[in-house]
Amino acid sequence: MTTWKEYKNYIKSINPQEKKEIEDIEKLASIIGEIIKQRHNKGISQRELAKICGMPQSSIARIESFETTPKIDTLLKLMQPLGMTLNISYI
Amino acid sequence: MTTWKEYKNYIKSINPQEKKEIEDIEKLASIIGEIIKQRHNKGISQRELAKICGMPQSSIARIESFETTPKIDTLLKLMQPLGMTLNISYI
DNA sequence: ATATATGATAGCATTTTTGCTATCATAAGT
DNA sequence: ACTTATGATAGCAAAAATGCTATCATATAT
Repeated sequence: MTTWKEYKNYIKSINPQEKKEIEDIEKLASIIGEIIKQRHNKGISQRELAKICGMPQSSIARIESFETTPKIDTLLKLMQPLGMTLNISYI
Repeated sequence: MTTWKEYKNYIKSINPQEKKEIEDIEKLASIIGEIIKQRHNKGISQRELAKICGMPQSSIARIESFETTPKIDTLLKLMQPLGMTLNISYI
């Protein structure tokens, strides 16, 4: 039986392209995760945030549950009321 | 005659919602702008970057010319080979 | 003049996100 | 028991991004 962690490390070791894709997925997951955390910290429900952003609650639910991959403008629209934004950094 | 700058400030002053949207647009523009600048710094053509990312050159051209608003994963895929990434910051 | 590289653009099909509305299960409070 | 709030989910239409291919204008080099 191979664990997920072992599999991930295996992929990383043999496939640079897949490695980059995994990094992108992890980055996206961390961004979405921070949005969820910040929304909880502020005690805002999906419905409330949806109203503020002018978008349906279902859209937020889909994004937070990783059902869809949002466009960059949608992401910024979500982050704005939570006091968050995105910045570029160089590796 | 009203200049664009005057109009923008006017909108900002009277419409908080529009103000946020403008901030999002400016943020997106700065991100895309940095991508273009970094690509030029590295002396990489759209075709070369496209090949690295595994996407057509036309897609990159559309994004860099603000013809389309990319999904967050597409953006990260573009930034990765340029040594860039996105980070969250709090206002 | 010719060849090459580049970014912009076009047309089309496919995939995906988004908006809209409604519903469901669950939990919490009264 | 009953209401209320919440997040998840479903179905559908509309909008938008993406992939693919090809072409064009321009600039640059030979």
